[in-house]
Amino acid sequence: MTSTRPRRRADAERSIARITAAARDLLSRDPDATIDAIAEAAGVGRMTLYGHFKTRADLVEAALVAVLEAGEATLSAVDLSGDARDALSRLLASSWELVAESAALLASAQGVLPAGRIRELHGGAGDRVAELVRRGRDQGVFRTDLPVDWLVNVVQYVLHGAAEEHRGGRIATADAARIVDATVQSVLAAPSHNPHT
Amino acid sequence: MTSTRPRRRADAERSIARITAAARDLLSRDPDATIDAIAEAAGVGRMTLYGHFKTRADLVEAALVAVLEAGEATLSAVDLSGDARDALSRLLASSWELVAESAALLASAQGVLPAGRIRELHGGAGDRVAELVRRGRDQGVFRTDLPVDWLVNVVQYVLHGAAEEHRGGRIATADAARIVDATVQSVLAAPSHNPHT
DNA sequence: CTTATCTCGTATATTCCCGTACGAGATAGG
DNA sequence: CCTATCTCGTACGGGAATATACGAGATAAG
Repeated sequence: MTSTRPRRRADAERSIARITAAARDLLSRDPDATIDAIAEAAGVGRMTLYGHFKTRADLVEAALVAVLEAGEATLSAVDLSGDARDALSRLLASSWELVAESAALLASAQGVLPAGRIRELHGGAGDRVAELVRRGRDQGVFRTDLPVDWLVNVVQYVLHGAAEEHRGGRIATADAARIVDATVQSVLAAPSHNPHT
Repeated sequence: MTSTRPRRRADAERSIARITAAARDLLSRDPDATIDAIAEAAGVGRMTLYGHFKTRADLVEAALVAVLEAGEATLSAVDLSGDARDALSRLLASSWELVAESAALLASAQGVLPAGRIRELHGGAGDRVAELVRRGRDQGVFRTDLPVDWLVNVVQYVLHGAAEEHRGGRIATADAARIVDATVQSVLAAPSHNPHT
């Protein structure tokens, strides 16, 4: 992203930033949000938006890229060393809202962007969580009786569900982190004994 | 003003059954499935469909009612007595796909049907699962550190996710039941010790 | 200041889907 | 066999959303 854009004015840059922010915000809640609505939320005219994003798919992709980059930044800022359970707690605490949002946006993009493109963009995010899960297995603190991919997906689903419940006001912001952590830890934990069967 | 009895012919009955089945199938996967697509999947013409369901909301409601009735039938056929963990296993084994489908269809109906109508239809289904969770708590085998409503929702989310993974061919039919059971049991189980923190 | 760039309104074309109207042909059921 | 019922095609109108065309005015950058 360095250097020679022949000519892009500062206000244009600002408009683009506001549009992608609004797109992230609205598309996370309603996958079918109107371009009009996004433009209005961004505080720009519809035609301005079209000036920067030729088609709806372009806009969705831009929003997805933005949120995934933010997610990557957050993930890489978290200390993932030490006990995998503690690392997981730190990861969830600092990023559960963001990850949940990215999941919603991902679902938004599902039918608008080609599947290959999505997987390409999403690539790194899930891999990092998978890596953490694998490390926890090697430490003997995470379960080995279920596939890693499935466990990673369950984490996603729990986060998504928590975000939805939170938006609906059915769980408070203060409790959310604790609830998410307790739930996810239970799913990943290695069975301490043989509790049943 | 021809006041004729609503006497229905056998072939009409058959068409209706095929339409609702197709609606269940398509709407569970894509909430925005078109009426054309549903008619085509049902093997009937679009106008035939309109002959039985005047509006889209009618069709969605019919599909929702059908799947909820099937769910109710399945739930009441399962023996929910004895150890709550075993009861939960029996419930999941015999109905996890159905419950997942009902959840997906419920999401479809969100925004098409008035909220009151949905709650009215959905009434019993979730309550029974919640009741089972409460019973497990009283038995001391299910956790008490998280809200019942949250736990019920997590079960829904896990089932939904499993159905999606299964459709995408990422988990095999044979493994699905085991994976779902193991995951859900972990979430609901009362912590055997204080494993961490 | 000058210019290229950006903003943004109006108008219009297009596409998609819903729902209705009309009517001809097929079929169940007495 | 006769009739009410059902099937289903074509066609039309309404509405919503996407996307393009044209152009006038505002503004950042050199």
